[in-house]
Amino acid sequence: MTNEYHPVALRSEAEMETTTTPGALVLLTRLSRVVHRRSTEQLLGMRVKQFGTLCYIREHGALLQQELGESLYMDPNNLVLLLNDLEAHGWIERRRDPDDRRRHIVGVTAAGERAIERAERSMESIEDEVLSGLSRKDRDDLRRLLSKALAHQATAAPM
Amino acid sequence: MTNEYHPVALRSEAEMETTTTPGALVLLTRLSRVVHRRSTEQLLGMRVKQFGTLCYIREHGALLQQELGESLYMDPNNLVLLLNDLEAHGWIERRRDPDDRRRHIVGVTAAGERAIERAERSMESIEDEVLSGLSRKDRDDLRRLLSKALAHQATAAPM
DNA sequence: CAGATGTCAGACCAACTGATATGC
DNA sequence: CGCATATCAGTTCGTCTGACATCT
Repeated sequence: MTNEYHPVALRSEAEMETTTTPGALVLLTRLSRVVHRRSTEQLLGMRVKQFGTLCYIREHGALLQQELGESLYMDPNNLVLLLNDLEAHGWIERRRDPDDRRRHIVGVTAAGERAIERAERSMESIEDEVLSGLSRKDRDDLRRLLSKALAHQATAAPM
Repeated sequence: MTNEYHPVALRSEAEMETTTTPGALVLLTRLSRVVHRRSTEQLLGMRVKQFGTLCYIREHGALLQQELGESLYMDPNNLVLLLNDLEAHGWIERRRDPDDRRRHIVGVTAAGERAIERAERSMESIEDEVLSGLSRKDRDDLRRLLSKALAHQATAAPM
């Protein structure tokens, strides 16, 4: 924790010419923050996290609670609370797995589908704002790249 | 909150064929979570949020605390605590703005630069893992697209 | 004085830790 | 019995709200 003083600790404007551009991950988290700020509960009708979870369940159909936690990088403890909430809203349903009655199979209900669709419309308009600097093709490329990165994550991520 | 029961509330595997792909923003937040999970304080030598903030200050040179808050979509209250912490580590420095002595000019110190560089190396290896599914060109494209989106944000975001 | 900037203390919310219940 | 799955209670962390000090 050596904080030796430096007469020109703060760099001048001129030095800024050679500005270091941040890595992709820094930009990613930065933009993600923008999204979180804009996606208010009032707009979506639910929390961003809830929306993300619902989307994932819908994407992959009914799935085990355990798989869900691993895929969304959420620890099981936390997931339970989230699912409790979603279930209380009637958006998901938990059923016992007949093959192994310790497990729960989670699926989106009809009401959940409708809630997702409503939230999706708001999400689209937020996307229009957040990605306003990107062309139609740029946005497609972005989605493709993110999707590709996430697909590899699923195989390479031991948690 | 109508949670009418539905005999086939959970969709079958067959129906999953027509899976709806999630929007770019959902993928973005999902991948962002992966990054947060992997970027432990132990690896970086600091919190992700601290790193992101330091990077931003370095990118833009010495800047006003207020500008910083707006750019990073952080509320001023929260920013103060974060900056206190960074200053306690000797990574940044706050100076009174001579033109308006209410304001603080924030800049990265020499020690801060070194801390950033150390963290950056860890960040790169995390990037290698998180973006392992992307080619060199893909990663460049991704960074370019994120950067472009953020640049427009700065102009179009009234907060 | 009013308005702007930054600071801090207390409330609030989201996430993690550990202990428990149930079924394999 | 040991292991896996899910659940909950308590703690901890990060963020937000409101009050305050300083300066223009």
